[in-house]
Amino acid sequence: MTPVDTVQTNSRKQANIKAVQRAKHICEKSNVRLTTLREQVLTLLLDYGKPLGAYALMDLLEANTDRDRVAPPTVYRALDFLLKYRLIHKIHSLNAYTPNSNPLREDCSVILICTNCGIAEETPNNTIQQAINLCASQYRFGVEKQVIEISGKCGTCRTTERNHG
Amino acid sequence: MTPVDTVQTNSRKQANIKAVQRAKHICEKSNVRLTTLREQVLTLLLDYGKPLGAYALMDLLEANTDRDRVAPPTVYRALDFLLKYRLIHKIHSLNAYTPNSNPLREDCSVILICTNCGIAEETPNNTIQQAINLCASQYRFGVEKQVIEISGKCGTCRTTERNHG
DNA sequence: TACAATATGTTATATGATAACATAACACTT
DNA sequence: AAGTGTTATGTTATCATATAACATATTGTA
Repeated sequence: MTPVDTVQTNSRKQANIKAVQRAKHICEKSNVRLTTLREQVLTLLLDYGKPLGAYALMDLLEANTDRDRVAPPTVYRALDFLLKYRLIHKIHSLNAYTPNSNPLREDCSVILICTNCGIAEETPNNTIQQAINLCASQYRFGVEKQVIEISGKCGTCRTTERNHG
Repeated sequence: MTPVDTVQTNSRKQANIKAVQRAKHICEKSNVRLTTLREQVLTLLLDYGKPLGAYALMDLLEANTDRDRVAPPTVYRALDFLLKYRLIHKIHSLNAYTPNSNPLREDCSVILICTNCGIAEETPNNTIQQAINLCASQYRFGVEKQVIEISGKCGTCRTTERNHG
C-alpha cells in the first residue's frame, strides 16, 4: 500500500505501525482476523490523521492499494469489524471514523474535534465518566453506549490565530 | 392540525402547549417568526414524545396537516430554524430530532436515549459540564458545541423488565 | 403600492448506509 | 489432499439522510 499523501513525522509513522501491531495482538487474542482489507482501512485512518468518512476511505483505498473498485459494503464491513473490536470510533457529529488510541481502555472517551484543522483528539476522562455514571444512576438509567463529542478550536489553532490572525 | 396518534396524558398535552407558547416568546424576543410550518414541526416533535427523523416528520406533516406533499428542504429548513434558536436538539447517534426542554438554559444538556422504548430524556447537568470544561481547558480547547448522548435502558423499562421478563 | 427581506415550493442530486445474494478464502476434519 | 462449514469479500441495487440551486410566495415597511 502506498503511503497516503499527508505530512507525517517519523515518530508518528512509528506510532502508527505500533498501533497496527497492537491491533493485530488484540485480534489474535479474540481469535479474529485482521485481514488485509481491515488492516488497510485501519492504516489509512491512522496515516491520514483526521477523521475520514466511509466514501473518502473508499477513494483512498482505490488510490493507495491495488484494488480497482471498492464498493460501499466492502468498506462498511471493515469499519463494522474495527468498531466491534474497538479499534476505531465513529464520530457521529461528522459521520466519520477515527482510530481508537487505546482500544483496551474501558472508560469514557471524549473526542475533541477542531473545527479549524479537522483533527480529532481523543482523551480518556474518568471525571466525566463518573459524572455521567452519577447522572445516569439518578435516572436509574442503564448505560450501554455513550457518545461525547466536543467541537471547537484546538489549542494549536488558537495559538496560531492569536499570533497571525 | 390533527393530533398525532400517540397516547398523551392531559398534563403532557398542556405541557406541550406551553412549550409552543414559550417558543413563540423566544422568537418574538429575537424578532424572528415561528411560522405555521415551524410551529407544526415543533408541535409534531412535542406530541410524538420520541425523537423523529426528518423523513418521518415529512410523513407526519402530510398526514396531520392540509399539506399535500412535503419535500425534504421544507422540513430541513424548519429544523434548521428550530435548531438555531435552540428549540430542538439533533440527536446525532439517531439522525433524529427532539424538542429542547429548556431552550434558554446555556449549560450542557445530556440526552439519555432508551434503546427499548425509544424515549429520549434530556437532563441539564452542571457536574458533567464542569468536567468537560476542565477537560477542555487542559487541552487549551475552546468549546463551541457539545454532543453528549447516552444510550441504554431507561428506569421505566428496566423496572418493567424486572417484573415481567 | 412598491420594495426588500424572509420564507417556502420544486427539482435534482449529493452523501451516508444497508439488504440480498454470489463468490472466494480460510481453517478444520478426515 | 479433498471435502465441508465458516468467515470474508465482491457485486448490484436500493434505502436513508441531507443539501444545492433556483422559482415563487409571503411578510414587514417605506
